[in-house]
Amino acid sequence: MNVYRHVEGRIAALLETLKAEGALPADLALPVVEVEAPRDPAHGDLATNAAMVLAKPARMRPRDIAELLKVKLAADPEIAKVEIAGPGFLNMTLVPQVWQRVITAILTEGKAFGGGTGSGETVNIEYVSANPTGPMHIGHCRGAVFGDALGNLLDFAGFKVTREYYINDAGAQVDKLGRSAILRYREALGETVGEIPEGLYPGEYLKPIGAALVKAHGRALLQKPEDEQMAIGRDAAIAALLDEIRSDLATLNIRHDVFFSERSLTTGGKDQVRASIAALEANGLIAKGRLERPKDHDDGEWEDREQTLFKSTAFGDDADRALMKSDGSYTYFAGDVAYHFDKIERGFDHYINVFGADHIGYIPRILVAFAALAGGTVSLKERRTIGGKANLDILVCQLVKVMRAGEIVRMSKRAGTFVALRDVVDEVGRDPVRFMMLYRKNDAPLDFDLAKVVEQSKDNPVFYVQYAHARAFSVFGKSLDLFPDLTRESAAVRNADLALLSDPGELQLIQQLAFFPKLVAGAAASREPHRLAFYLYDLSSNFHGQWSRGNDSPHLRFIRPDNRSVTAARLALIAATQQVISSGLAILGVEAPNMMR
RNA sequence: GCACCCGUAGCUCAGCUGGAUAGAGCGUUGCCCUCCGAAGGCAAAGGUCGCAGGUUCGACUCCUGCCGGGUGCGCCA
Repeated sequence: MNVYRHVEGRIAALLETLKAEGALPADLALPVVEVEAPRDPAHGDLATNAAMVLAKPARMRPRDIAELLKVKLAADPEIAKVEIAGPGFLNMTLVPQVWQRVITAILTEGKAFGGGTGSGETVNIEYVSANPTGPMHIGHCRGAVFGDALGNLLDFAGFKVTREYYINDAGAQVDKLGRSAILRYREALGETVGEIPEGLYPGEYLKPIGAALVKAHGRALLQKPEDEQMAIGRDAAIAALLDEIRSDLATLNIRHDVFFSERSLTTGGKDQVRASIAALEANGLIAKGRLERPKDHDDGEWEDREQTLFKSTAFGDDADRALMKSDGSYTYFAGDVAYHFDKIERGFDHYINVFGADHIGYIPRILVAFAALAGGTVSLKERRTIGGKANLDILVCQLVKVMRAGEIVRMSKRAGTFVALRDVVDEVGRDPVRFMMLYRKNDAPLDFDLAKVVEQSKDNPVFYVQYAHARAFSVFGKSLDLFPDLTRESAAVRNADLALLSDPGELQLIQQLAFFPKLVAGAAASREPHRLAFYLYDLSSNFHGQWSRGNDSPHLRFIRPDNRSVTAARLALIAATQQVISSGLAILGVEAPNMMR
């Protein structure tokens, strides 16, 4: 039940009628007509810009088209009033029954209300993908929550969602991790290792891994060649750290369907890197060439030589990108190209990558590689590929500035002062972390104040929304004293006479509930879960407001001891409100409690 | 140097893909509990939407150029 789509459909049908009758040009291509709730309630329930957007293609004056449409709309039994306003808006007031049907729909459809019909299109969303070289810290948190909520949102909107985590378990960094683990292993055997050398991982979290290696192998590893030691240490460390990352994510209720190993690209008898390079070569996108020395490149590793390049400039990238290092091994980028090649082979309709702001410079080459492999074009501006077998969107989460009571918490990996994700969740709780991470546009920077998010009222929208849900629940508890049969699921509530909901505050609440499906569709299409968080805040505000009007004016109270039928109707409204809050919070991954602690 | 993001009320930010008189929270000022949960509500004050052009019926929104702030740049991962 989507009132907006319903009315849009009516208007589209009426425009076809007008074409058939010759009032509009028969060959007129109908543009997208919007129906929306006007800001000013005096402008009716809904407004459409149909006459204005049609004016140009029809080569008619907006007011003339509006006049034609007004006559047709006025004849619609569901529309009580139509007015032409401003440059050509059509302001409509619907008969109350249309709005009342929304309540019925919410109570009937339950948690399915507002969801997509299910086109069955598949979407692969990759997020977190933190290197398995240490525990999760707060910097990973935003992308993790955002990706998870976006997955929920797309799922709710009707997509078939696969959530994926790319494990960087190949390359020099994890080799260093392996060497670091072996140091801890020797330490656990009683050696004095002293200061951890520059370039290795000094974190305490590798000590248990060293100890576990002792338990598994005793002193036997010391007899093996260094490379073999390193490999064993590396594999043990990756496995242990990945477990830790999974459990860190679990504290935030975040899960992935697929953990994709970088190393698996080139093991098990296949070489996706070679295959992807071959695919690019077939399109003439591989060349030998030299790269300019980058600005500010100060270390001594630079070597000017001819090498294998991906011609990403052909799609608008700043420079061509190297695929092989001077030692003959693949670059990180080559692996990532292969990973996307593999993804495309798995055949999804849409792909989404969630990136941290520290990787924005990497975005163009990924888009370009994807477009080259999927056969599309690139819009660097929109950070997406267009056309081809499938399209990729890259979404960016800006940095989180961690604060405590207004003071910036400085983080440094070297000094070991980074804030562990698990500590934050332990300190402030899962719900506030999730909600606050989503209570901001993803590509705007976010201040996260550890002191403020635990406050139970001020500056803390999550409690405000949860309180609305709990309050709705408590009304039902109270009403049972007076009307024991008016339970949430009862037919008496479900079939209440909704015509009794006539107070302006109640009607506003209903109209806002009716907006939920449109909001979900818009948020999903634009990949913006934060819209949901703001909507829920707004809805809660309306609900709290209606409650308080009952404090001042007893006849507006939800429970009317003297009037059973009005009480039943209002309970239906409350049940619907509670349902939408609950559905919305579920998408955000935040609990909808029946009682505040 | 180049790319991207941000610039909206004193502060922190929304603004539903171009709609009508630009909104909310905090802060400030003044109100509302013998009453369904005051963890709440109502009201007032507060604006050259960074600046200048352009596109059109119409711009906070799209385009161009400036000015400020942030992030990034590799044969690293």
